[in-house]
Formats: sequence, structure tokens, C-alpha cells
Amino acid sequence: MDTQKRSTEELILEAAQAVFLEKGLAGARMQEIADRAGINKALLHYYFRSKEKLSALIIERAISVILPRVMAVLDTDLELFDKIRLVVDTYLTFVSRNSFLPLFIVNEVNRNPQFFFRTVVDNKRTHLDKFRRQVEEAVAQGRIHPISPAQLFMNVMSLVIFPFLGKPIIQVGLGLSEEEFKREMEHRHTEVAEFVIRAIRA
Amino acid sequence: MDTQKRSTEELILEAAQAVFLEKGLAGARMQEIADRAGINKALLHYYFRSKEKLSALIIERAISVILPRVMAVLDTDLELFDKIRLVVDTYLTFVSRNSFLPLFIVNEVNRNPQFFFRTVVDNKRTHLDKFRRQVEEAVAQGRIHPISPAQLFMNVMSLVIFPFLGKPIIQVGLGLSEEEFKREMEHRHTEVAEFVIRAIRA
DNA sequence: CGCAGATTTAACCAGCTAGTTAAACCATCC
DNA sequence: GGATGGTTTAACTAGCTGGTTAAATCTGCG
Repeated sequence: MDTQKRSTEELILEAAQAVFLEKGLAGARMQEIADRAGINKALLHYYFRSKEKLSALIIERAISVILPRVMAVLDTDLELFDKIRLVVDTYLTFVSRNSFLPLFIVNEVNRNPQFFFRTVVDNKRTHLDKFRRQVEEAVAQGRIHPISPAQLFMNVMSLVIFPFLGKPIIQVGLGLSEEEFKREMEHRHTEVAEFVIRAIRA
Repeated sequence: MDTQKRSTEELILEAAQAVFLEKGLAGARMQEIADRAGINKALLHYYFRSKEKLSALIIERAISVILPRVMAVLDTDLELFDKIRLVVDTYLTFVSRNSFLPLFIVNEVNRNPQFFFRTVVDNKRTHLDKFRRQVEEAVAQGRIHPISPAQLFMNVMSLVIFPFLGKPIIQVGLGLSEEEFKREMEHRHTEVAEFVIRAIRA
């Protein structure tokens, strides 16, 4: 019973995630979710009463799966440059396997920011403090060029996430095949971190 | 008649753009577009027969308003570092005044890449060649660190565009007020270019 | 077996949405 | 004044969507 129950519930959640990520919240259809989960609409509503509740679950799931990873790395005691290398690699590795996630999250967070506010933030804000102090200290010691932690954080996030959002634009703009794009993205695992480090090293 | 006609058509297009950008393609309602344009649904369909045709127009408009700006700058004869400074400033200035555009474009381009393919690409691909040669030349002359034009292009695009897409994430993550976020974004007009230049300068 | 919960089936509803239609209204221009 | 074309009004449709319902079926378990 337990395995059956969990398996059906998981089946639905996986199908829902897939459909929501592909079509967006407004574009997703409950019928399609049911179809992909191999069940019918009645059972879908039997498990998750409404589309709203289901989508809220998916959003929460999506965010809480990706955000803690970064925060955990930022919170370690690693030396700044190594921390940058690790956060870049961690993030890129994860997102490579979930390449639709960024677009979905960015969308829903923009569409409904206060949801994001409440769910994830309160317990995580402290994590950035260590990173912030670390950057300010490195600047004060003259080890890196003057840069605010906010700017550095934005830059790292941008370099890591954007290529997944802008894939079609980049691919078309540069005339890359699927294979070539993939290869360029793999280069980034090491290149992005070194790019950032060269940019800030004094 | 001419002024009347143009004004109504423009009114609709502006209203449509506003609604599409806010709600996304699937979330936008023809009724709301009509309301915001100060007309009724019948007239809306009288001007633009279907939602599909209207949205196609808006997408094309949105893309063709932002893409040529970057391409034009990349196509100039400016020295590489100055070109980076100009493209960053040009882009940031424009996007600051149209901060919903990136999310909309990224969405629709991901949802329907082949549309983007056909509309914009053919005539523009050549523009990047000059930039590409310029980067390869600078690398060959040892004036900048070895980096592929593709990586550099991705990096600049990322640093410029992403903060607008990830605004809520960044704002909440860093605990910035609206005012503080705005100030950080203004810093970027100069900081991003110098960040990139430091990263590549040999 | 008989019970309970999971699952299916199929039909249904109410609400919304894109799009249509037809008749009337109004301004402009000839 | 009358034709023209933009504009309004209001009612309508056809289709889809989320959600419900009730009865039937299946499944494992005591």
C-alpha cells in the first residue's frame, strides 16, 4: 500500500512538474498532467484538490530543491576563490540536469514575488552574511578589487543561470548546433569561475 | 482619419504589449487588452483578427526593438574594450526603461524557438562575425586572455540581462529595498564593463 | 468472503475565453 | 444629404477548462 501510494503520488508530482515547466502555470492543463501520469483527471483531483494547490507544491518543490544547494556552499568556510569555483560548479552541474527549472522559477517568482518571500527567505537570509563579510574583508585587505558583495553575487548568478534561460537566443545568435552549444556549456564549469576570479583578483 | 486610425492601432498595440508582458501569452486576455486600450473586444478583433496574430506582432515588435541595438553596437569599428563598454551601457539603459521585456522575450523564445529563428536571424548573423574576429585577433595578439568569442558573448549578455530576470530573487536574497536595488543596478552601467575587461585583459 | 481504500469510467456543470454577428451610431468627406 | 468606414453595443456560439459526482471496478488485507 505504501509503495503503491507513494508511487502514484510521485508519478503525479513528476508529471505535474514536467508539464508546468514546459507550459508554464497558465499554459499547463490538468488533463495533460493526468495523461502523463497515466491516470485520469478524477484521480488527479482526488490526490491534489485543485490546480492551485498542486502548482503551489510544484513551485515550492522546485525552489527548495535548487536554492539550498547554493546557500549551503555560500555558507561554508572555504576560501573566497575556492568558494566561487565550487558554487559555480555545483550550480552548473545541477542546472544542466534540470535545464527547464530556471525559466520556470524565474517566471513564477516574477509573477508572484510575495510567495517566494514567505516560503524560502526567512530561514536563508543569514547564509549570505558570511559571503558578504568574506567579500568585504577581501576588499579591505586589498586581496581583490573593490566590489560590493551584491554586485559580485549578481555577477556569479548571472553567469551561471542566464545561458540556460537564453539558450535559444545564444544558440541562434552564435549559430551553434545542439552539440556545439552543449560543449560550450561544459567549458563554463571551469571558465566561469576563472573569469570571475580574474575580474576581481587584485 | 489617418491620425485617428494610427492612434487607435497604436493604442491597441501598446495595450497588448503591456498585457502580454505582464501576464504572458497564455495568461493574457483579449478582453483586458480591449479594456486597457479603451475600446471593446469587437473592435479589437476588427483590427487584429486573432489573438495569435496579435501576439505574433507583439513578439516580433519586442524582439526587433531590442536585438538590433546590440547588433548595431557589435558591428561598429570600436576598439574591443570600448565596444564592451558601449554595448553594456546601451543595453542596460534600454532595458532599464523596459524591464519586463527580457522576461517576455526569453519566455516566448524558449516556448517557440523556430519563430525566433525565422524572423530575426538571417539578416543579423553576419553582425557577430566582426565581433568574433575582433576577439580572436585580440587573443592571438596576446592582448586578452584566451577566451572564445562565444563564451565572452554569453558572459556579457548574462551580466547585462539576468539581473532584470532575477530581480525578485536577487532583491530578496540580498535583502535590498526597491531603492537599494535600483542603485545597485545603476552602478552596473559602469561596473559590469570594467568587470568584464578586468577578466579578459592580459 | 467482505471490508476499505485506490482507481476508473463517464457523464456532467459552471465559468471563462476567443471569436462572430448584426444592427445601430457617429464622424468625415464628397 | 448620403455614402463610407470607424466604432459601439449586446447578444450569441462553440469550445475548452477546472472541478464534481456517483456508480462501478479493482486490489490487498484481515
